[in-house]
Amino acid sequence: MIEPQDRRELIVSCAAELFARRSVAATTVREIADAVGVLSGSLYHHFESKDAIVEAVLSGYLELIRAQYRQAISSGKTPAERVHALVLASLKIAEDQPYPTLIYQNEIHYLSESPQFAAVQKAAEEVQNTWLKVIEAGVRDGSFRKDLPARTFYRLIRDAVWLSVRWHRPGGKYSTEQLADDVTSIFLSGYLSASTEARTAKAPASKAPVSKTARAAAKG
Amino acid sequence: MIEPQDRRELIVSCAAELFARRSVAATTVREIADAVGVLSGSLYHHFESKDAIVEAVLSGYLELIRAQYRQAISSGKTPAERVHALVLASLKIAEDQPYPTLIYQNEIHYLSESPQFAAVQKAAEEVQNTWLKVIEAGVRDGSFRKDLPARTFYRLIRDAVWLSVRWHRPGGKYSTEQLADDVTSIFLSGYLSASTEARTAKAPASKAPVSKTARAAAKG
DNA sequence: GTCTATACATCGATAGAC
DNA sequence: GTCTATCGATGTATAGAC
Repeated sequence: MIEPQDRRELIVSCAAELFARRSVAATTVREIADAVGVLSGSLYHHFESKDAIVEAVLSGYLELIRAQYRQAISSGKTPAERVHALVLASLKIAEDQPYPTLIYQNEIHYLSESPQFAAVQKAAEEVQNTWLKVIEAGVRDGSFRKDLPARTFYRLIRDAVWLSVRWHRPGGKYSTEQLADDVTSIFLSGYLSASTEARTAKAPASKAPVSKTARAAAKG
Repeated sequence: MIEPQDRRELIVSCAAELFARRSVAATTVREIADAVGVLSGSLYHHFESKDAIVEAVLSGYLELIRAQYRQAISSGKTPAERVHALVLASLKIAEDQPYPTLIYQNEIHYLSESPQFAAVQKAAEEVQNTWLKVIEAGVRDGSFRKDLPARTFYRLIRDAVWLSVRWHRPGGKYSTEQLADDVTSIFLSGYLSASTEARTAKAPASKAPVSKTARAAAKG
């Protein structure tokens, strides 16, 4: 069951790890070839340049995001549920594809200056529009605040969610689902405690408004 | 009034812009020399290596953060006020030193692997402790929620705040102070509207709990 | 499809004249 | 303190044998 594309996939996979660990610019084609187990000249039978390897890493990754986001949106009914679904989908992608996620977060700024990566830029805009549509629908229907720019909310939650790939270790006790619940709860309900929030003893009962997962135990 | 240190500062400043725009690894000493207006060999009269230039850029920057954070903490009384002060201080630093901020956010992961930059790593830990102390004090005194990890809140707000250097343009209509208010409001009070939050028509009146700046007009 | 061998450019850094 | 000139290492990429 070994297909001809397997060699290509292996190169992409090895390169992604190196690009993520040491940056694209600092990774040499010889290092990629070493990781694959061939000599550097052999890579050029599969790719016409180092940049083509970078593009292969990112284009597959962005295609995955687009597919997962389409699913995520349809899984929620309310804007708050859809925000939670987008957060969870993003964290699952980061768990499944940590190296492309790291490359994208660390280097999109440099890469998008090269016309070589125009397709990458275009996919990124589609992802942004998906988020903005959900957020703006929530502002319109009264779910979300009208006194803050939707774009600011988008950029803050986007960066907080994706950068979690730098510190979150999915294998541990802090599961990806739990993190998604916590991120959504902070961004939608805030980190102020109930008493501080309302300045009265009125019960809020809505601190985790979209998730069905319960945290095992409150600490403190 | 031209001091001998001016040349060094100029090199650091030019290098910082190039490092931020094209990454440290992709920037050559010849490019730095071009920007300064000398030939590459002349740089080595002021610095013993390219890495020494990188270190000069970051060490001055991190010293600035430490000084500003000390001030920020003492400017607030409650944990919420101190969080707002740290957010504002961070955004002001990003406004004043956008290039070092970009370098730090984009490349800290790669740079901290080199023992050359151990001092940078140490300063980063002090900054993290400053945030955590404020947040944990808020959890203890009941200002902040006990049902979410303080560390998660720290990491989310840290990444959201610092990454704003990638999109926020301080010269425009959206001032740094306004952004600081919005960030603090979202992270402390959440993005859900009042009616959604409480599921009753109870007036919250505490959506922007720490800032004295009022947004000019609500939109929509 | 991988190897050997190498072309060619560019890198960081140095030596010594001025 | 800057220049000229250049070293040695290393980078991407190629050509042709196997």
